[in-house]
Amino acid sequence: MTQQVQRDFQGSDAVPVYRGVANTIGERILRGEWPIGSGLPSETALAQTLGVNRSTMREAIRVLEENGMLRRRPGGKRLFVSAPRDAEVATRMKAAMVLQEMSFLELWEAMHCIEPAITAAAALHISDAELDLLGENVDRTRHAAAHSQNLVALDLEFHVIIAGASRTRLLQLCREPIGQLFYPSFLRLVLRLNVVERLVFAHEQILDGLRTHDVAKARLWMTKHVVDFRRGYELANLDIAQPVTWAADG
Amino acid sequence: MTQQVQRDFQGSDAVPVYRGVANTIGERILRGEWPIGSGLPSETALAQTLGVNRSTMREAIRVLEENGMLRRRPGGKRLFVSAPRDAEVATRMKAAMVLQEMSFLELWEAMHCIEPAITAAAALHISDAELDLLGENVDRTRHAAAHSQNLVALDLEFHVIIAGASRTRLLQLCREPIGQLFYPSFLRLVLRLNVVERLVFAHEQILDGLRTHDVAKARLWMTKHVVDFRRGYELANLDIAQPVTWAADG
DNA sequence: CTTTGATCTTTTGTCGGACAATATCGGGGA
DNA sequence: TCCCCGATATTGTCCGACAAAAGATCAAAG
Repeated sequence: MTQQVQRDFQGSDAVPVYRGVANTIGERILRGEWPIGSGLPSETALAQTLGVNRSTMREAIRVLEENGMLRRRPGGKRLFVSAPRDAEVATRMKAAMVLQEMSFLELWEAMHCIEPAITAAAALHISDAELDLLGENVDRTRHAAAHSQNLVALDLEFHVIIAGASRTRLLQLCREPIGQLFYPSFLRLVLRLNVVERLVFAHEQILDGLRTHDVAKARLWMTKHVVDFRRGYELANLDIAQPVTWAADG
Repeated sequence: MTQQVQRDFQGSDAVPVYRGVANTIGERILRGEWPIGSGLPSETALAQTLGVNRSTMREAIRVLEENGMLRRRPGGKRLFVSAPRDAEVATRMKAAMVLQEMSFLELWEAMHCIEPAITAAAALHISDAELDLLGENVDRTRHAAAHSQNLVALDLEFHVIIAGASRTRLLQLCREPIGQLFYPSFLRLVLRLNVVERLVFAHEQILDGLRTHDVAKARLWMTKHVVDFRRGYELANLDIAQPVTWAADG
């Protein structure tokens, strides 16, 4: 007895069942009715509960999983309710930026706004452990002059540590995709210009500001650092209006 | 002839085929190999090309569709390559913020950083049409004293117009979800405090700064406005550390 | 010749069932 | 009690089917 119900009367604006199911479950999670961390029933059970086929349910699950609201623990099959992770949201943002062909200038403007604020917050909240990490990072940066690739990676790490120390998850979230997209631009810059000395000096000043919890100093030097970056980009004769490109890795 | 190939040797870290397919297509799009706006072959054709079953292909499509990289034109079935839209990314960010239980304070900190920068940019780039819109908005705000709901909506609109005028798509993108999540908090505030006069006055000053392209003035008053908001929140005896909640609508 | 309308074909959404590989669970042995 | 092993449940993938709607085709009317 195929039940092939006439649930299809989509007057060109009806949502497919799999999407409806995903929305239903999603809103339930957002409203806090399914606590984060709780496990879901099996696909079969879910499908039966909601009166749809397992294939349909699977499509709904894919949607929610991609949203980060459901996930499976590593090496496990069962689904659990979860909060989307920053890395996932950041990846989404990166994709949007690349496909919308945002320019390096637009990224820079955002950085110019966000990075000093993050640094100021970090000056207030940074821990000793994080200061040690930063100190070590600056040391390594000093000696990485030769290897552009390393230099860029170290700079990225420097800023990520500070972002973490700021205790402002939201700004951190906004900053992350931008920082990652900067990577290729920065690499091109480093390959054309010798920027190590200025970069290390700025990092040292920022670090000093953080160590002494001197909000003004930390913010000031971060601002200089960001401005310097843009000037370097222009000096290196790189096009500020060029769209950013996708960096293959994660 | 069931071909039931042994593509399952997932040593607990292998990715499922549907995810692999989604990644493959996704990266191809990000690399610009499938130009935005181009149409995709049918599910059956795609499945055959990639050597997977249609069900598997459909799960991969769901993933990409949810990512905003594929979408169907309204009232059509065919899939087209597309760039993720800001609204979609913002929705994702909102969900993440709610489920990560970010506090009002964290939202406010981000606003305090971003909103003045956006306003400064707007002072440089705002068009006459947008100034007219803003003027009209302020007029309506003046007379909306009675209706809290309207007042909040008008304030939201005011800030959205400015964000659009800033011509900084990225900051705009970061701002959008925060502004939307503010809505319920702001409503609670307005219901307890009479804030209309201060709010209208601040909006007037900001508008004046924008009209005269006075970057400093516009930024200054927006900063005051944001700070004022937080103080009002405290005066109304609302808990700054309370997690934000999901606003049902879009 | 273009437009309109009716038919035919393709494609999507949903359903049902199947099976291999693996995670999960419960029980027996050290 | 704790660990290993076998039974069971669940997921990932495949296959095939069909109704409804979109897209394409083609003939008749203006």
